[in-house]
Amino acid sequence: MTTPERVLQAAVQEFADKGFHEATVAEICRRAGANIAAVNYHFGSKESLYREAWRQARRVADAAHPPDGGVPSSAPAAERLRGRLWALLERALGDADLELRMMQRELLNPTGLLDQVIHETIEPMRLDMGRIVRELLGDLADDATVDMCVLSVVGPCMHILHRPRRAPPPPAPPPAWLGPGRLETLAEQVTAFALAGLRDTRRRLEERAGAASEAPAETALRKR
Amino acid sequence: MTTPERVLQAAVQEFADKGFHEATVAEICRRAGANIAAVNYHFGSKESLYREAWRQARRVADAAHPPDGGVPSSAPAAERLRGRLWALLERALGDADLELRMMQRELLNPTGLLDQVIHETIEPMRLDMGRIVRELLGDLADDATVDMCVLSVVGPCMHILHRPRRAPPPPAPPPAWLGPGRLETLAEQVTAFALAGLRDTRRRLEERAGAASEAPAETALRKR
DNA sequence: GTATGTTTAGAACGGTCATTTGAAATAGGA
DNA sequence: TCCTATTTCAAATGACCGTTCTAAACATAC
Repeated sequence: MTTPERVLQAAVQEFADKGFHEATVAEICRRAGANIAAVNYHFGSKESLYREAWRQARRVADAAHPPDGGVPSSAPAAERLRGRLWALLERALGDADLELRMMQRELLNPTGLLDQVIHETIEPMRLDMGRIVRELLGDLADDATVDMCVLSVVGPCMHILHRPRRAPPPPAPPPAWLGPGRLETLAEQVTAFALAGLRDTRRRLEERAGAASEAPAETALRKR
Repeated sequence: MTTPERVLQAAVQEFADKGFHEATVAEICRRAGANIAAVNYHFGSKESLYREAWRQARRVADAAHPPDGGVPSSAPAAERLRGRLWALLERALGDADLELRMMQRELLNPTGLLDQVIHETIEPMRLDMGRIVRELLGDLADDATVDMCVLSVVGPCMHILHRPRRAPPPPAPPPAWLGPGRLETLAEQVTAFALAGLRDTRRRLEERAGAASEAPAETALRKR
């Protein structure tokens, strides 16, 4: 592998681990087995390297885990939701997939690339998920309800990224349901949970619409 | 307000905005209208100030939004869940509550206080939520299922913290359902979603248990 | 008044970091 | 082999930051 390739790979690791500001050029070069000056010689600056690291992370992530989970767009909405959640969880749980970690850091500590990241990665995903959710909710759902449901569906997958990742100390071994073979169970559980929530939201929407058409003069009561 | 009080308040803001490493003593003192040397004079070091800022953020947060949402522990589990989610969302959406933001930064970029934060804040919350969830799921639920459901319930509230917070630019005004009066709608939606997911999980657990007792020789089939 | 504790301003020290520099090493083609 | 362009290397540069120090101004209590 050439020097710039090794540097790029080390940079993705380092940026995903520590974020832009806390990652140091020196450590990246040490990891890559390259000289300090390699970054500026091959990439021009730390910022350019960061941009390239983003592109690289995205390439790797898309190649390893297609965002739709391999479910064809002709499949029923529930299956497409399952595929997308599966892909998200694979990315969140796997150690090799670093794009999501870079994304969370970018959201928390924007470096100027944030707008581009939102535009190229987050927004498309949000829109796709919104389409699936709208299909599952039916035509009664307004945009706000769809958005909130997307939040409820995607939230758990993103939140799992925050689990503390440390060297394995005796006090707190990772729970069994985060072990290697458990992705299947977790994806199943998260999907079922999301589908149940969506079914219930749809039921409430239809209930409210039914009540409104039966007694159109009255304000629809908020469900307790 | 005395100088150390002003410095502490500015420190909470600054640490929540930028995290420990990117926050600078100079900026904290500028915000507080105090001299550069004030931090080291009154708090000894940037690290001590950080510890004190944590305690302060926690005091403010607990005073403003009790973690149980004001729902008494004698209330039914569904109501207690509603109260906790309400409190979480209030904290996540409000601009004044900075503890959650510090927590996310600490989880992403641990500074050494992480273990203490987990022990004092996150773990109790997780355990409380686990008790509520277990009560809602019934006795058939194993620990892994409870943990995964807590993830599904808490995830959306934490994920909402990641919404990009910027100065209001023309391209992307915040969606209406994140406006000031919408907390009620959002809390209602997230709670209902969570309760529906929990009901469904319970139903699946009981179904599986029923199938297992009816045909104990056979392995329980995984639900599609 | 004196003494003690607090605050301010400015300068300086030591450390880390990204970047630059100039020379040495290497590769490839004539 | 010689020449040239590219790559690698170690050291230096300049900026930023946390911290410390000094000296002076200010407040409060005795």
